[in-house]
Order: sequence, then structure tokens, then C-alpha cells
Amino acid sequence: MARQATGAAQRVAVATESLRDEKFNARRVELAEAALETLGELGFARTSLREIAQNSAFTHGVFHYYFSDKLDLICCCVRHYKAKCVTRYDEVVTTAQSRDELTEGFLAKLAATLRDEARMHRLWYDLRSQAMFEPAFRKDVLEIDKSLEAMIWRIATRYAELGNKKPASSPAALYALFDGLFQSALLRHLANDEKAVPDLLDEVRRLLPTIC
Amino acid sequence: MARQATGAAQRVAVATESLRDEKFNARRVELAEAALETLGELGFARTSLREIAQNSAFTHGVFHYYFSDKLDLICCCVRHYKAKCVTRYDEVVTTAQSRDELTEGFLAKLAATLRDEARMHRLWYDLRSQAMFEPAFRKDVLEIDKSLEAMIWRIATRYAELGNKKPASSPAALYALFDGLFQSALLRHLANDEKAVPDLLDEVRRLLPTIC
DNA sequence: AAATAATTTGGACAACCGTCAAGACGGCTG
DNA sequence: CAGCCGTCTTGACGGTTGTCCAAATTATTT
Repeated sequence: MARQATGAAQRVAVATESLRDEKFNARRVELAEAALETLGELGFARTSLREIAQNSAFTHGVFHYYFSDKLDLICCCVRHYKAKCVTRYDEVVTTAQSRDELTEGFLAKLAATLRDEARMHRLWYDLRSQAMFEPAFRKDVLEIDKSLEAMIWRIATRYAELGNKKPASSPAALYALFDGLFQSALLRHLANDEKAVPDLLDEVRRLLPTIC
Repeated sequence: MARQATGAAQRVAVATESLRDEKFNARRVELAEAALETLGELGFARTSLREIAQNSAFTHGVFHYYFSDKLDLICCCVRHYKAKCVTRYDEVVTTAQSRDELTEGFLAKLAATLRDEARMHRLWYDLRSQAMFEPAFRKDVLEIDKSLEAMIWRIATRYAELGNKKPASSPAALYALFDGLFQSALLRHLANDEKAVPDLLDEVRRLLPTIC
């Protein structure tokens, strides 16, 4: 009976603790999202905790309460960014019924995200470069890279499937190609090159049939 | 006569001034090279002028004497890096007499630079990302990117030529592909992934014939 | 309602940053 | 030799950084 009682008490304790954890983590994500705003604007090198706090509804002390470290905060940001980013093309992939439909849906999303979320994308490239210097970033960055590779691969295999073919290259090469093109287009777009987006679309449109 | 005298004097003045300029610029390059050491070690975000000076034979004042600005210094570093980097494969391209020879020569250089000059390469990716935030970097970075694209294109056209073919894709796409592969391999290599280099070589070896 | 715990605040701290300027050094010219 | 000029050193400056902490506030439990 005593055992049962402590068992119940433990269960309650565990439940409240996990609830607390959940709330704690929700707050962390909230703060990370606010931090992403400033990080996307200034980049990793120029962003300080105080700047993040000033551009948000929080004080700089809160960030230190929820994150042990500046790196801890940014790692959380990266991880949260991943979750939103990786599913971008999934709807297009599952609903498209023809090669053309998939192509146009993919290109539309590609152009939209390049234009509208340029700041988030440049932050991703910034942090991926930082991972080459800062070991603390590497695990998360490599994981996200894998996820993005899988994302591109889903598009490619679906595209091939709709033409009764198979992709002609490896997932790694295909991701490298698209990532390289996107990175270059992003830089040009940020440098106010009007042709950056259309050039990217042309290139991808030409490339897709040759690869699958 | 007076005009001749002043003409001669001017010529001398111009000569000494250009000599001074040359010497001044040589010193700038010397300092930039020293700065590259620390930049390659720490990355842009964590590198300060004082740190650069401490890891070199110079005092931090000299850098301010030769460069108007921190950005000015780093721009000079980038430009100097470019000159050394762009000619890496030229010898292989001009001397190779067969596809195999070109392939092996290219792969050997690729593997060597990935291993031996990893710090310079990660700095390049760092600064290219910085260019997405800092307009002052953009001109130089875009210019270097163009040079690198041309470098890859020289390899591809020579490779195609040796097989009496023509490259099957655009210079931009080809550069994006190789750059993406190299960047990914670099990150894995820096994360102590033993298979990073051989995987890259395998991938490139497989890719070359399908592209040209 | 009282007490305990969790959260938030805002200021203090030392360390560091980029920049600058006053002066020292050494070679060259007049 | 005196004076100038380019080069370099050194230390100081205001401002910013990450971090920490004691107190205030809010939420939760007893």
C-alpha cells in the first residue's frame, strides 16, 4: 500500500515535472524565435545577446535564465529553424500528379522562399560556416544538412517516378547541386541582382529533366 | 627648358611615388597574409585586430596604419586569397594529355587542398556568408566566385575536349555542383569524418564522365 | 492566507573591442 | 649635422560584450 502510494506520488511528480519541462521548452522556443529575428538581420558575428533582447519583448537576463550560454541559444535556434524548413516542399511532392505540376510547384516555392525568407537562409549559410570553426554547432548542422538532402531527394524521386525513371545521381550530389545553386542565387539576390531569381528558375527548369 | 626641368622632376617624383606605393602595397599584402593565419584559425566572427597582431610579428597599430578599417583589412585578405587560389588546377589542365590523366591530376589536387588548406577554405566560406550581411564584401566575393566558376569551367571544357565532347551543363550549374560537394566534404573533414575525402573523390570520379 | 518555488528584472562586473593619437625610431635629404 | 618624413610602438579612450547576481515579481503549493 505504501508502495502504491509512493508510486502514485511519483507518478504525479513525474507528470508535473514533465509538464514543467514542456513549458520550459516552449519558452525556450519562444525566445529562440525572437532571437532568429535579430540573427537573420545581423548575422552571427554581429549579433549580441543584448541586441537580441532589445529587438524583442524580453530582457537580456531571461535569455541567460533559459540558456546556459550564447552557443546554447544559437544551437536551439538552429534546431528550431530546421523543423520549419525541412517540410517546405512536402505538400507539392505529395499532391503533384504530373512532372509539370511538380516542376511548377517546386519552382514557385523555391522562388517564394528565396525572396521572402532570404534572411533566414543567409543565417543558415552563416551558421553552417560557423560550424566549420565551432565544434559545438557541428552535430546539429550536419543533421540539418542530412535532412535537407533527404528533402531534395524526395522531390527528385517523385519527379523521376512521375516519368517512370530513376534519379541519375546520388542524393549527395543532387543536394550539393541544388544547394550550390540556391546559395549563389541568394547572394546575388541580396546584392540586388534582379536576375538572380529568374536565372535560378531557368537553371533548375533546365536541369530537372537531365537529372531524372 | 623650365618645362623640361619640371617635367624631369615630375617624372622622378612620379617614379619615387609609385615605388613608395609598391612598397606600401607589398607591406599590405604581408600584413594580410599574417592576418589570414588567424582568420583561418578563428573565423571572421571571433577574430579581432589585436588577436591578429598577437599571432603575428606585428603590433596592432601597424594594421591601422596600413588599413583604414577592419573591413579594409579583410577585403585585402580576400582579394589576396583569390590570386593564390584560382590557379590551383591550371597546370593539371594544361599538361594533361588524356581524360584519365586529367581526372587523376584533378582529384589529387582536390584531395590535397581539402586536407592541407582546410582552414583557408573554411575562411572563404565564412567570408562568402558574411557577404550576405555585409555589403562591403559583396563586390570582391562575387568577383572571386566568378573566377572560381571560370576555373571549374576550364577543367570541364578540357575534360570534354579530351573526349571530343562538350560539357552538358552550364558553367554556373557545374560550379554549383562542385562547390556544394566541396563545401560538404570540407565540413565533414573538419568534423573528423575519415570518409569525407574518399567520398568526395568517389563522387567526383563518378560525376565527371556523366557531365562531359 | 501564508509560504515556498519559479520566473523575471535590471544593474554591476571585468574583459574585450575598434579606433585613435602622441611620441619614438631610423633613414634620407638638404 | 639638423630637420624632415615615413614607419612603427604604446597606451589610452569610450563603448560593447558575455556573464553573473541580488532583489523584485509572479505563480504554485501547503
